[in-house]
Amino acid sequence: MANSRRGSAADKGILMSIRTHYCGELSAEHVGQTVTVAGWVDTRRVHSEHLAFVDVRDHTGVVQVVVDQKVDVRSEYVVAVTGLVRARPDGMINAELASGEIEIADTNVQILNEAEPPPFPMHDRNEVDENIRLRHRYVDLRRSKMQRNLRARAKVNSAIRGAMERQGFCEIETPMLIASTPEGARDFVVPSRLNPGDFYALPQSPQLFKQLTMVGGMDRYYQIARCLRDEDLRADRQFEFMQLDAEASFVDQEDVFEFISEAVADATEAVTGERPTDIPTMTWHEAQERFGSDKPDTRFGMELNDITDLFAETESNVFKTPVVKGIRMPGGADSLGRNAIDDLTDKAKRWGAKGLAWFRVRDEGLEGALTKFMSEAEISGVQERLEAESGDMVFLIADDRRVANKVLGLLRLELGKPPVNEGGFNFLWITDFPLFEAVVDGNPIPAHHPFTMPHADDIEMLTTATGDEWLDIRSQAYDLTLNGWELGSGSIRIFQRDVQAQIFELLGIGPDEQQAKFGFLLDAFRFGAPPHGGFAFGIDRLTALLVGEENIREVIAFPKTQSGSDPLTNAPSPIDPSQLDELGLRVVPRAD
RNA sequence: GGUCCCGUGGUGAAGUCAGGAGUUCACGCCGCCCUGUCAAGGCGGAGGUCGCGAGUUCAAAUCUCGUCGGGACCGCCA
Repeated sequence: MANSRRGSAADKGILMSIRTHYCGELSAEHVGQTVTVAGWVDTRRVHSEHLAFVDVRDHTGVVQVVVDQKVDVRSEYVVAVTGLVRARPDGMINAELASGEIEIADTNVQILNEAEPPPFPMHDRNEVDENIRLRHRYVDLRRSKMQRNLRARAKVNSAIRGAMERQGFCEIETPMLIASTPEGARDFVVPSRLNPGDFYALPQSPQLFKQLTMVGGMDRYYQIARCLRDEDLRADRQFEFMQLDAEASFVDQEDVFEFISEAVADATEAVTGERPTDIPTMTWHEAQERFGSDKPDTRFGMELNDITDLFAETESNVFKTPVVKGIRMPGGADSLGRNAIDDLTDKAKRWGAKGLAWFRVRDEGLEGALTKFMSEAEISGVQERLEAESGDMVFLIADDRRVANKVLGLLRLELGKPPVNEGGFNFLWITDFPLFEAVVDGNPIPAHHPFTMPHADDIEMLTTATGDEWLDIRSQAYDLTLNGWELGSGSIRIFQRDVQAQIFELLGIGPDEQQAKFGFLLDAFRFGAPPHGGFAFGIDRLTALLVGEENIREVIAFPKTQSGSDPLTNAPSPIDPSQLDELGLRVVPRAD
């Protein structure tokens, strides 16, 4: 076989050489062996026709090749080099290089393909405009960071598969062309040729299908699933993204935590070499009170303190509010100037606060515009309760509880959030999410999908709650967070028809609407649905954090820009009028 | 739908606030020299519609307006 392959290549005038080793694996133990490596020309150090050093690079690393004849190789030429591995002469060892103790000499260099100079440097000594990187993504992928990131991603996928298989999960593929449901995010839509005027939707997630597999007796389902949502893009959001999607029958919340924790622990270990220990849990309520967020970044302190009671008798109108909370920024008194504080005040207002109370902590006590409206007891109380020391900065928000938590939570991140690659990997389960996120005209609005099981202790409240009491009803919904990022969410699902009917009624979803939106799932539930629950987490986000990237585009081979285009393929693009005809579509001219 | 930042030879930056000849730096590219470099070195050279279009001005990379592209964020993402 090898002979015939050589023969056919030679027929085309190309001398094919079969690689014997990867560049990065060669070391002192190969000295004396004749080897062939193949790859791209990295840096060259050409002295003359009589001596040149060429670094040949493949995905494993680079190796120095000594060329003692005239060979015209340039950046990114594709070469195969055969030669003798020898120890470098004394004093010529490069400790920076894995293969730095050796070099390949007495070489025969075959140019397999020439290459134009790369559109940007292959080294990573400076940032390259992302648009240019994406336009030439095939070149960008050759760079060490993208090699590392994509290979880390492959490890994550592999580790997840291993963990799920080991735990008895069955991989099931669900369709990409499905019926549109008006819930949730905006659908991507695909016109039907056989039924002109009708459309498929691309799945936002396999949610309903995975529940059907539970009714179908599959017991434990998983899928590394592509999900599509036509919403605006962000650093942590692409149109298409990958999730580990899982669902299991006859399980409770703790079971779900266990098998998902196993998957993320395996994935983390595969990439970083360190396995996270037991993942702690925190209730949604505690996360809001301590961190002002449902995805708290627990890598740093600056927690929120409730000091409402200090102002029970206050004379100051600013603090005559349902809640007063504060955070302390260590050393902030000296690092934050007046402009920075004004900037923070603007932000606090944009986030919904009426204002931002701030105090510099000095040896003499608190300094700030509001101190003249505060009593001695209030001033000293703030300092004591926030454990503020000289040199610190203290910020207070006086408002209702929701606003105070939200604004201080965002302020805390603004002032203290560490870089993405610092502080280790702090996974955290957030439990007991509220079942409803708001009350509009006296009617509760669901926080998740309508199949989320209410908390067992709160089911009675479903019949008694009024007004804002709806917001106190907890659900068996939970999130997994990592260093302040939401990785994913899940819930125990409602499987009893009476509870489901009750929820639909509360949500004001009548029988017709139920049938239109979820008909097939409700039908399925009539035929014996087991208790079940599940989870899904984003693989792009997990991988990005594990490799220390703050942008998921860095762990996606061919991502879209923020405006949803692909500089490499120029998607999206118009289609041929005949295609429109076939689909029964007509494009409405843009109104300008 | 909105707020903010960016756009200068192939790449990265400085120049823009305070208008005065396409000026500068590093890398890369091309040529010559060079037998131990490793981000090789020396000498020489080429390469530009300062994203695009209007406007202001004697004069615009620089100021104004618009527009295109990229990025961060708000809205949105059950």
